[in-house]
Amino acid sequence: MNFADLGLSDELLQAVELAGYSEPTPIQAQAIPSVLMMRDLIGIAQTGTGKTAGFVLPMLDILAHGRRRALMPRSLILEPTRELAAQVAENFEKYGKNHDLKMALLIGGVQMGDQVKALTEGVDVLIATPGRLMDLFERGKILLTGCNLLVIDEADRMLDMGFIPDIETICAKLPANRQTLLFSATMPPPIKKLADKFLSNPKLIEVARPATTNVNIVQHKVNVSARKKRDVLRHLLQTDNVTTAIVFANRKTTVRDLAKSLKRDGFSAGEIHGDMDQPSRNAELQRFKDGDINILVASDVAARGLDVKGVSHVFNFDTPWHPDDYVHRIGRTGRGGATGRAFTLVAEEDAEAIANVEKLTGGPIPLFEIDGARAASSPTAEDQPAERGRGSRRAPRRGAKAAPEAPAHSAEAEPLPRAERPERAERPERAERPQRAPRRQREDTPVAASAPRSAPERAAPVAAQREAPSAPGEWNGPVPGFLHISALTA
DNA sequence: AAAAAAC
Repeated sequence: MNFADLGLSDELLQAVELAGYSEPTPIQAQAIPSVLMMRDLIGIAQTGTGKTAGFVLPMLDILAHGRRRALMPRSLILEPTRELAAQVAENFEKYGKNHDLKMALLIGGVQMGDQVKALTEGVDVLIATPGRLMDLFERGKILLTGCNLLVIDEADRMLDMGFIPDIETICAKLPANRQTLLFSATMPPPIKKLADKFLSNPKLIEVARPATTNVNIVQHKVNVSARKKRDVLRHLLQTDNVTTAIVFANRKTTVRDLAKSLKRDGFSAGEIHGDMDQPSRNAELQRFKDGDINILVASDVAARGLDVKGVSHVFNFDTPWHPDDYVHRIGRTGRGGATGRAFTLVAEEDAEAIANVEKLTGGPIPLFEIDGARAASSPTAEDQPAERGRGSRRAPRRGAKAAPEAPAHSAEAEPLPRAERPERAERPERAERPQRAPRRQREDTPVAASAPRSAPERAAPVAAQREAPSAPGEWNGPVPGFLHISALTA
């Protein structure tokens, strides 16, 4: 199966090929022909399955016919967060380079001037967050009567964020005779109701069961006292072959403090949360995407849908209160068929949350034991990682040097109960693993044909990156990575 | 308990 079999135009196929993709993902293969046939669609899909290109590509060909009119956008895509909206806009630009289509991105936090100007001149595609769209609508800057293609993306997130009344209001302003596509990772009753009300005879596509996690993500939890979380995080960042990581925390204040602390310790870290102004949010995200920083500390603004290539690790500094968010957070890694690793730091205060997560994901998350982390109730100065104070704080050691092998914790010694045993016996020793130059795999929505582009040299700590498969679904088996169990007490 | 989204 390739893109040419799906009924897309030649100019679109050319743009797709130019972007480096040859083979559609399952959701693209199923969605694109139906969308081209103007059918309504419900797509139940995890992020990272290529769902964005699943609607962007056919939309471009549909919109290629017909012409735009002032104030009357021809299509509308609703996104829950500004970052997601911007990301979809990037997709339109990338794949629409051979089309003469105009797009407007309507999000808050930025000046209205350019948005109003674009609307006045006429656009084919409107990509919007609900707040700014409603605002501009009430100011009389938009007429939705000519908008006969609607995409509601991340519907379950819209629900969580209380956007459903806005969505209903917006839907009511669109012509009844339109095509509607709805995407959601889960189908809670209110979303089902919304679909029943606003879609007609939709084709249902489901590529991943809701509330299950990607098999390409190896998950662990680490028991730790609240005051040792930073030490354990630093330790894992230095010892688990981390190339690019997102660290999630539950509170914006935690995000801020943690990012500051990591930077002070010489990590190449940035932050993103909703208290930052939009230009700063954009800048931090761009630095992360460009590889100028390799650790992004984030609130749940970045939990869903955010598509950054080659994220090797997700760390939950706190366990999310809402178990669904766990699935979304760890879904930032293991994307497009690559393998990823997710660690959740569990303190007493996280106990209830992690129980809920495990109930949702259907079983206990394997415990990853770090000596010293559990004994943290009596922390002393010796509990610090050995290299602290010895080396430069500005340039932490690479993982390979972070901590010595602890013989007492070799795979053979003190076997743990089966359920709690980290999978490490089959992992090769670190010394045997080649140090590879850091790089970032391009794995955007469609499938990367080959040839990952190189990213700029990353700041420390950067260790070898795991090999990612060249095509989606082509999983290379268990993560060929390496779990370095060593003592925090050196 | 938090976060997100309009001004």
